[in-house]
Amino acid sequence: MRASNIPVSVRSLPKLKAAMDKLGMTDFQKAVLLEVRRIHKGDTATYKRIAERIGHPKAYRAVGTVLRNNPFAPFIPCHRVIRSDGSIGNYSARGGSKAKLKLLESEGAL
DNA sequence: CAGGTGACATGAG
DNA sequence: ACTCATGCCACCT
Repeated sequence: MRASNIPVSVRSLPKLKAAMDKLGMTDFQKAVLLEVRRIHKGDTATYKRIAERIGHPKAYRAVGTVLRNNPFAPFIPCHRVIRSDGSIGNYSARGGSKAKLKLLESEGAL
């Protein structure tokens, strides 16, 4: 069973971690999601920044790979992660990058 | 074990 | 400012 195909709803951190383990996620995947979860409303971070913060400074591309299959949307605010050059980046959830932009605007991140 | 893939980054043209 | 090529990394098949 692949972790990427199981949508899960979790509100507390302990439950979130438990769910991650249950899904058999790697340490890297868990680290990425937990880091993204820390981004405050109205704020944004870059893929590169996330990679650096979890101790894999060159794995920024892999960060995108993890978010692409984010099983915890919208509990993990992955829409707050944008590209280093300031462009919006992609968004796999319904509505695509367009919806991503709208979310950021509604949160006051722009 | 050997390719292939992609919500990226960066530099060159 | 825009496009293209190359480098990177973790994960999948």
